[in-house]
Amino acid sequence: MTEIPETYDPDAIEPKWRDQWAGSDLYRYERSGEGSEEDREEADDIDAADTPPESDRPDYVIDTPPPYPTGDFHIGNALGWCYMDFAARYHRLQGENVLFPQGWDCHGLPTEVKVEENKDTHRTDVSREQFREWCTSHTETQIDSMKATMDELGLSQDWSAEFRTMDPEYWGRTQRSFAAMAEDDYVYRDEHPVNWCPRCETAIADAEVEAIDRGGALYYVSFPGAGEDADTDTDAEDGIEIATTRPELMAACVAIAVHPEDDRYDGRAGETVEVPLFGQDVEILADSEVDPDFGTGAVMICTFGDKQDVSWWQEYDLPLRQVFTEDGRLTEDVAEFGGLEIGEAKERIATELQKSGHLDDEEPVEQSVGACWRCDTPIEILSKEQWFVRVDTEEILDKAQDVEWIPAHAYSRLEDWADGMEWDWVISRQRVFATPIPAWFCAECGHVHVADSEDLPVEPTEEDPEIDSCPECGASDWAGETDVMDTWMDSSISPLFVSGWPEESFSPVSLRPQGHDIIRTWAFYTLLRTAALEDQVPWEEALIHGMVFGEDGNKMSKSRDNFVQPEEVVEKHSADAFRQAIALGGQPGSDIQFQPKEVTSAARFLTKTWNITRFATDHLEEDLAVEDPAYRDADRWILSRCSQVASEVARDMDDYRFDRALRELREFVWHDLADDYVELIKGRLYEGRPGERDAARHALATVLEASLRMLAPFAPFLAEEAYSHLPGTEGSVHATVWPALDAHDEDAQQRGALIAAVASEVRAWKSETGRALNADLERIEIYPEGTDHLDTYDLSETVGAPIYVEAGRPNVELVPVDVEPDHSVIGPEFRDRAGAVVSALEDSDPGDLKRQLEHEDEIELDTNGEVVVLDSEAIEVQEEPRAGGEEVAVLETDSATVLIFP
RNA sequence: GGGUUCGUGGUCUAGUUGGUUAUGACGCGGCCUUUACAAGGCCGAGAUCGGUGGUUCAAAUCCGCCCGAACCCA
Repeated sequence: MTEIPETYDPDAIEPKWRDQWAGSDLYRYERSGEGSEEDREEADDIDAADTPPESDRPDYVIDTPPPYPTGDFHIGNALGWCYMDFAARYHRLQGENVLFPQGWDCHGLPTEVKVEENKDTHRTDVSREQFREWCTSHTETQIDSMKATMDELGLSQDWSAEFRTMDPEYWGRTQRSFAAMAEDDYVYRDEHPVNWCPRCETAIADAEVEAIDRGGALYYVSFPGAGEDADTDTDAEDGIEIATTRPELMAACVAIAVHPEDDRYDGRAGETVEVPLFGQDVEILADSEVDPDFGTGAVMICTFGDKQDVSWWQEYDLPLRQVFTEDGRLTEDVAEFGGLEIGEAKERIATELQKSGHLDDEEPVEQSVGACWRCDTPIEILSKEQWFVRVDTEEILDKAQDVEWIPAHAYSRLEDWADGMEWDWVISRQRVFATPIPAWFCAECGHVHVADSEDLPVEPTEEDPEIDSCPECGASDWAGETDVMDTWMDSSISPLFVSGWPEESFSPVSLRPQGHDIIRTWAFYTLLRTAALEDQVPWEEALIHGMVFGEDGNKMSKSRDNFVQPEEVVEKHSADAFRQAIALGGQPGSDIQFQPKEVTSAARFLTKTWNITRFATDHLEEDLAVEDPAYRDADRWILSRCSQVASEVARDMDDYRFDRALRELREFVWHDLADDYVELIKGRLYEGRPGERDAARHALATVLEASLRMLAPFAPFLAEEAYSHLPGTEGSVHATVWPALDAHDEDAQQRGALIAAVASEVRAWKSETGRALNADLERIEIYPEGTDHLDTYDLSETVGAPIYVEAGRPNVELVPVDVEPDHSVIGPEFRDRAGAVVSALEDSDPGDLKRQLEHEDEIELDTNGEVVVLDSEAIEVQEEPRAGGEEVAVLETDSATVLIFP
């Protein structure tokens, strides 16, 4: 026991423990074969009797999301990481071997763009090696900044298990997974239309395309009949008017489509019209996918305006006319307009159409277009030779059904997304800072060689393949693949990587925590990859958390001024308070609104717990080993309650109901322990006989210590500090085990609850009647229900009065004033007559009902002329005391009547 | 337009096998220095449980429709 400061000062205490923990291996996962570094402490009587030996501890492995190193660990991240930390700390207390790693999803475009900005260069201006070096060092800076925030929050990752996808140890595994999937024909190379970002100049996957709304123009354009002279307009029937938002694609027009039941175009299918300005002849098709209500009901099919075009192109075997370059311009093949950027081309072509008399009308229109999720540039669809991963929706959903989704409806999100998958996953990117695709092309015959697993990691732009000559043509001149992999190829093997794949055999990890916004990406891809590589589910449970909104209920944004950074809150209050606010914000799965007032109330709770600890340590001595303590009812009550709370909270923690767990814990500590128990034992602690005092000390120490252990996952700093001040404790609270008190005593719990309730009622009564709370009273009589022996020693000390427990009825006049029907008894018995019975009860004289009950133990009641018989359980007669000659106050608790003689 | 979730005092939130007076927090008002704590204790006001129709003896809870919000998708 050390000198304990009067106030709880998180500004001093939290940094102290941060430093201490950082130098310890408290959070170290024990890899198989490793010996135990530190024996987990076992306190005498509140722990489970036998904790399993280290080697038998079950694994609890968290597949921590590797965040993108933006440098900013925001409050949304904090939500997810607090949940993980609650779970990690709780499972450690349950004696499990917890792996809480931390990864970083380093590769990707934003870093490339940032580096280009900072270095005022373009990635093609320097060597790949140089550019990657810059990206790596930039990423390291960003990671450091995010780690600082994680540290502030008191997160308990095992930093010896940190991984970065940009390290060869990681991306080598990404390459191995690629090679393995290529072998099993999950990976293939083909020419296929892909989403293309003209700004980033790379292919992107469907999952990376997001819809943005924007205003545009709808152009009505007349296509003359084929062979006709456009200027003469002699035979109007043979032309057709289409509506399009994208005249710049007219050079890529390969057909016109109308709805088969559209009367305006009856019999037109099969006719040929000519594309204005560009001159190619295209056929009119009838297809029911056309929306007859949009524009003129006739649309042009281009290669490619959108996905619909792609499916028509495939279905009708249309020719391919690509008109866009990779950097978003019209190709030089396009007469007159070649080289124009897309926006310019749209305007120029519209102008020319007007000049030539083909543009009939132009009107504004709201449209939703696909855009690159990283830079918001509208995407184009280009047909490119790329690497793809085959998407087997059925296999993925089949596996997903074996995962326990929390909440369960998270699965529907995944299912909805998977059902809408049309294209395979394009995994090649035309970038630099990413995992290289381990493949080479034979310069002679074009044969593609994928590296063997044992030759990885490899950078094919710098090294030749291990095989000398091409197996197809025998040449030995190789060109390394310059394309790199989608970063989801890295992150979607995270559960495999943390499990030591491929050296270690894989079995599903315990938990995948993530936000619901990336179900379609990270969760989906991870399921796909683990199924393809190991034919297993990646994780047993997926905890899908919501988003964090600002105080005003809107998404946090700087412009709305509802933006809060975790560090600000930690600085102003404390990490422990922040963590509690996160836990109490709502149940995991729901979006939560960040509430400063929850932080306030959490900070108060820290103070309260601190003060309880201070009080306790004042009364505790180093040696608390008491043989068979002489417990009183109050002690047995709090011990029993504590053991009940420990199992209820454990159940909530097992279910990831952090909100409910913390709420119950707080209630217990504040009300049962502080308000009631501590008040009850003060008499014994200050003036009790040694045996009685020791029993109280022992119970107090036991319950407080158990409470701190249970609070440790939520408020690790306070719990550690308070625990360190308790006598008889050694080491960290975080190295202890979950309390197992085995003190359940239903009978004592009922008597104790009654004592506490009486003390509380008397306290309230003193306050109400303007008495000092320590004022002595002449005497108190208790008329309990259901029990006749009560241990009133503590109660008497607390309320300042001699207590008399009486049997029977109080010697005051009790006047029946009201009758309470019990609907759960009357309802099922009388069904549709229940209403009549209840209103007859309400019309009756309560005194009359009471007399009947006393004499007959049942009631005869006249309901609209029909007499019914009510059993005594069906009603409760409310009585109010009418004081006789003596001045007396009468209080009612749930299970006793209390008379106070002041 | 489709999918999912949600709507409870001023604000946030608990509460679904349907059953007495709907939980707690923050804020607000009043009272009280009591040998841990005024960063506390006690008391109080404040909710037709989004609206509406239905099922039922009985609905915050189950069902239908409507209104509103959020996320994901088209």
